[in-house]
Amino acid sequence: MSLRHAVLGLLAGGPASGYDLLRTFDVSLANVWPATQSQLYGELGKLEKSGLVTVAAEGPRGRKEYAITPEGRSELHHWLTEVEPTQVRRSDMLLRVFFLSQLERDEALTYLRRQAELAAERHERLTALGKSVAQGEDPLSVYGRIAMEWGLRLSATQREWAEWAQEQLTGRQPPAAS
Amino acid sequence: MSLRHAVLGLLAGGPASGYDLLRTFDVSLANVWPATQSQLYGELGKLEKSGLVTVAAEGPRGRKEYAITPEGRSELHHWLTEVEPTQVRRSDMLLRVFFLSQLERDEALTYLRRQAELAAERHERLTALGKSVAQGEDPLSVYGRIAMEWGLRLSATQREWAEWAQEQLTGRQPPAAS
DNA sequence: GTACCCATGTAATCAGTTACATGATTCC
DNA sequence: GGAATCATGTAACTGATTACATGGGTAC
Repeated sequence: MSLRHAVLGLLAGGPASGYDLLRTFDVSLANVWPATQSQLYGELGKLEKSGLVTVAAEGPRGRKEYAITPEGRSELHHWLTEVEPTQVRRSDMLLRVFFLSQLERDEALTYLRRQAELAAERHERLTALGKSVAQGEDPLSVYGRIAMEWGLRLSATQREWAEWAQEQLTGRQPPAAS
Repeated sequence: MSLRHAVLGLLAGGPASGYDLLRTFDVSLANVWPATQSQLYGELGKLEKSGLVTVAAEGPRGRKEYAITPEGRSELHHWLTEVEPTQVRRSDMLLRVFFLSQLERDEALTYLRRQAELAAERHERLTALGKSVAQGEDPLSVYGRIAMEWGLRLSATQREWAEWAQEQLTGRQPPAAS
């Protein structure tokens, strides 16, 4: 049930239309909580029905600008401070590791090498993204940087782990990365 | 579509009933790919229809023992070696970080402190679990240890990150952990 | 006027969760 | 005989994805 809170969180920063929100989801929330267009419009409808958001204005082309209500803010606050995050589960990357014993050792090594590679690529993409984003001192960029740092640390950890795992299988160092 | 591959992977290690598989899911795959009873029985039915598994034997109480077929093995191999793992997305823990600017600084700090704490607890649970599990040299325990190591590194990373994030907000060290 | 973007909505399908329902066997 | 465990299945619902459908406004 986090999509509704993602929407509330975005609307807490100012009113927006479904279309606006969709772009925000695609750009800034894509790696954390992706949402499709149909899902978004559906959720906005439900949020309005339950009084957590309202249609603040209507524009051209049937545009509806949504704004968060006090009830919406209160629900957001409750979710932020009192609801424990659910543990991230379901990694098909890790699921495969459980079954690597079904492969030849070389195939298993290739798999782990690929995971290190993918993690390194993700790390590079994030680094590039970080450089392109303005580094300010305002609250939003502080928290943006914190979220970004998570991605960096996560991808670094995955790479180190996958390299360590290769060593476990070979008993020696994996080929040095670039 | 990974549940089917999880089932194939387990059956690749030997025939089992839905009930057997369910226990394995609850015990060893719970943190990687949880599955419910109804989901499992449904999937086994579908796998049988598509010829990836067969009912090898029927026992008392309507027990059906499933075995993987050559086609099933081939599908498993394909999934292991040629299908790229999907990126793990959707972390409501991280989603909240994007909206911490809606909270008072103290509330945000409490949130981050709690995330460090949860990560530390998870790390301890895994360490305890690791000690209780036999440490052999057979392929299964090698890969089991590799998967376990991922969990350890992930929780350590989360803890370090959450502590670092607190420092970003305070400009000083967070209180030393136990 | 036509291509592109803005803008919203619905329908079908799939994966996953929770709850309900039933019954056989084994252990004590 | 009663409780625990083995064992399978179905139904209702929620969340998410993909595809379909439509039309207004703007830039050139």
